[in-house]
Amino acid sequence: MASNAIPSETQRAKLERKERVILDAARAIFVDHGFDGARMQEIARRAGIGEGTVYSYYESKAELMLAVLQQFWDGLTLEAEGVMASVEATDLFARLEALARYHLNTVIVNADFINLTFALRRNNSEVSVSRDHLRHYVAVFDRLFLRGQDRGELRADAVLWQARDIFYGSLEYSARSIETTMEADRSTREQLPVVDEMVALFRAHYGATGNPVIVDEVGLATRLDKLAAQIDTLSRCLPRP
Amino acid sequence: MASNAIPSETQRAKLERKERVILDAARAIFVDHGFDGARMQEIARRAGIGEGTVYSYYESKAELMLAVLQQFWDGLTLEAEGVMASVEATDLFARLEALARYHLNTVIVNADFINLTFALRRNNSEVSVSRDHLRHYVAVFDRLFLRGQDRGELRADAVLWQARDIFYGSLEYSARSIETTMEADRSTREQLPVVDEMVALFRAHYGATGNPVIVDEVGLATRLDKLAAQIDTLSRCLPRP
DNA sequence: CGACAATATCGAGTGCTATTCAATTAGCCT
DNA sequence: AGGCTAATTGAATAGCACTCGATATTGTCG
Repeated sequence: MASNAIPSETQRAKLERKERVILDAARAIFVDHGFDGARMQEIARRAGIGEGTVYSYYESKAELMLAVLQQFWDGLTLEAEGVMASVEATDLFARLEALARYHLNTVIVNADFINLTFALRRNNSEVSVSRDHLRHYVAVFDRLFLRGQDRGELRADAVLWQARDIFYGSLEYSARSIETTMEADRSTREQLPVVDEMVALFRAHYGATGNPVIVDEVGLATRLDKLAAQIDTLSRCLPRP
Repeated sequence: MASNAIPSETQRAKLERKERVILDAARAIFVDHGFDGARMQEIARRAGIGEGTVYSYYESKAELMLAVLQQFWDGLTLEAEGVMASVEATDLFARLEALARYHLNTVIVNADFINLTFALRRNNSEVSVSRDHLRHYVAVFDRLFLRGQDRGELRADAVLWQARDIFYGSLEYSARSIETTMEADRSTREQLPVVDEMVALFRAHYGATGNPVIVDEVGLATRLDKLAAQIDTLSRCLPRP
């Protein structure tokens, strides 16, 4: 694969370009036909190269698929970090909500890839690599959670990996439910409640108990009603301006 | 497959017995070698029949695998129901804990089968059947949850499928974490905290508080602040009574 | 520029398996 | 027994990932 002699820069660039071409072709074919349904011949044809050439870039079909998945998850990681960066709110739960919303939407939109990722879980040897990329992806959550603990917004005795499993496990299952129950218009309709639920759950279970955050909803509602009535009364007493 | 003429009872029994023999052999081979690694020849040999005969009982390798999985999940369903029946406590959360403990342990012990189940998610056509059996399995949780709502132990406005996804999604991810982080002694050591966490979470988030309706606290607080400001303004405009 | 070396590409072959099917056997009824 | 149907078999088929010797391309040095 890699030559002993150092190839010129243009040469290396050419190889990398071809690598990308193969990867793109593979990506398209895998998404269209799944792992087993994809034929190496078709991938090669789509990439515009011979079948054997593919094997001088990737050892096997499984490894090719793995490369596709790595590219995919790396992209997701960048996007997730971007989402976190773009949320100006410093409130932990607002950021958690943004992450949950992004993740849920991503999992639904890219269901093909998610399924492919888990389909590869058959071959033991290559799973580990894929798992590294998952780890990298979920690190976004980890950072958020740890910072929340540092700031005292979250219970200090909460266990990170358990919270992480709850977060991503629930969202993945929810995504599947949403997919199957509502085929069409899965873009925004029924997702919001799921995310709200998740955030509320984290607030209720992981939120620091001693926190100044409002807890008594009924009290709030009562106060709200009283205020509304007050305003009503006041408004009527006002002279026309 | 099924004959038009009604075979004698012994004949039917014989066929069913052979079906079971094939299923058992397939189960063993699939667990040992995974889906791709399993060879139909070996399954046939283990069942003590010719290779072609398998195909007069099951259309294809995938369908054979599916039958194995169905048998597996049906067994789990029975076991889960047994667990529920054996818990004498009527307390909802005690029963929930028993179910969680059973499920987590099962998922860890039978990780092979769980992975095989999801590995089949490649072939679209056959997924549905598998999904029915999953539905049947999770119905145990559904009944528990609905009864909890009926009795007022759980919030009435909780959405069943969301709670279900949180329950099983979290447990599956936790199981995977437990598997990978602690190879040995995954029997009892680190499982308990996960289950406790899950039950505590359900208690905190889904347990009926005294109030009938839960509202979005942040939204309420915002409205409250706005109203207060409004009142302030209005008050200043008012003539002294 | 031309020849040689190194490297990249190709696609027809190889090997491995799921699946089929024509031939054979076993079961059952009169 | 003999004939009929259904079950069984395993050798043949077919499809696909992967290999490998032949060929083309690129790079280098005189």
